[in-house]
Amino acid sequence: MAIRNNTATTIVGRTNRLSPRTSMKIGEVSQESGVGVEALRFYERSGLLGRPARSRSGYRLYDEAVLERLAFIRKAQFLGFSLDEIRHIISDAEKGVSPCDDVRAIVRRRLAEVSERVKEMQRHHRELTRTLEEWDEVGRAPGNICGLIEGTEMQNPSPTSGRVTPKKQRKKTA
Amino acid sequence: MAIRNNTATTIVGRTNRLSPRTSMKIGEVSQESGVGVEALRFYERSGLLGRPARSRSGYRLYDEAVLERLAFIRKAQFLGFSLDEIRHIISDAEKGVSPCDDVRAIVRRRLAEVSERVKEMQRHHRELTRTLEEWDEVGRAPGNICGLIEGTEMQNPSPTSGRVTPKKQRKKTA
DNA sequence: CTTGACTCTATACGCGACTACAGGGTTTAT
DNA sequence: ATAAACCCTGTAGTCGCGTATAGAGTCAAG
Repeated sequence: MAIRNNTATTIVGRTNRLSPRTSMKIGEVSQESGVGVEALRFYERSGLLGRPARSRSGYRLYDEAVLERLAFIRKAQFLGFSLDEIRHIISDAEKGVSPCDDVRAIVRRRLAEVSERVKEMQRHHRELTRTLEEWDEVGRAPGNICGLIEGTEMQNPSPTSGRVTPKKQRKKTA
Repeated sequence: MAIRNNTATTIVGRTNRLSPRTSMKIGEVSQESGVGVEALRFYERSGLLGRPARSRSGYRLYDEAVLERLAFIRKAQFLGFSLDEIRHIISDAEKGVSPCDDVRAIVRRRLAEVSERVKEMQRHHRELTRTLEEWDEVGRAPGNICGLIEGTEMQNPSPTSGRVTPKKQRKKTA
């Protein structure tokens, strides 16, 4: 829905095609969507995009619809859907099945996950804050590695569940 | 599994301090610490544990200190430290360097990360809740994949910013 | 003595969402 | 005409934190 504008919109890309953009190459799609070229091919392999037309030399030729599809994918990702779930939704939609029931179920599940995760995070945050404060006053005891960590009490000593922090961000690549 | 008799003094013990258990085998350590056998060997490989004594037949023989070390590791993990950071801290401590400054810096960094992440999560949660609600009243529109997702507005359309789990920053084609 | 639980090493796999490379072909700009 | 910039396929690697398997040796009990 939304934008069903088919005409030759002036797109800011560096190339000015005369004809309406029925055939963007992968690099243009990447630039306009913000999704990397490799990621686009990866999405295609993963069944998120479907196979685009090809030029006689084999280049992928996308039409504008792909941008909406990519916007959909990005939004769904933003909302916490995995690519797998997104693929499911899209595939249902293409089979004519309303994805909404599926999606609703998925959203509910995700909702519960998120709120639990937020709780953990907040606990985590409190724990860290307390640790820092105590630290500033206590310093370290002689016999141990780091008194405050060692003195920290855990509500949940399960070794797997305590890991809250998601993947670490690389510090490079500003 | 489970109840194993240790030389003279121990039933699966919690209070077996008759003689200091200078030789726990890996399974016992696993049981008492809650850390899996494979994980213990993995920690050793990763430099978190140091090499324990060995029996003539090559079995690892741990003394009680390892339990404290493992408790330290688990707590630090619980607090959001990566194994890498924990290794650093321990290594500093063993070199005689006070790890506390390092740790403090790490904790502060982590603190900021966590609170930002919590904010994202809450935003995310709100977004999802709103989506579900609208869904229940609106239903689906005919032409699209899933109207509500497509209608979702993203505050920050950057592909990296909305993610639940952070990922590496993608470099744009310059 | 045999069984079965335990341990050893080394290697491979799993997750999620890409990213990087190798080794080509094609298009575009000078 | 030539080089730069793009595109192709296919495979492998990354990140963190382990888990799983294979194939072998060891230990305590029945």
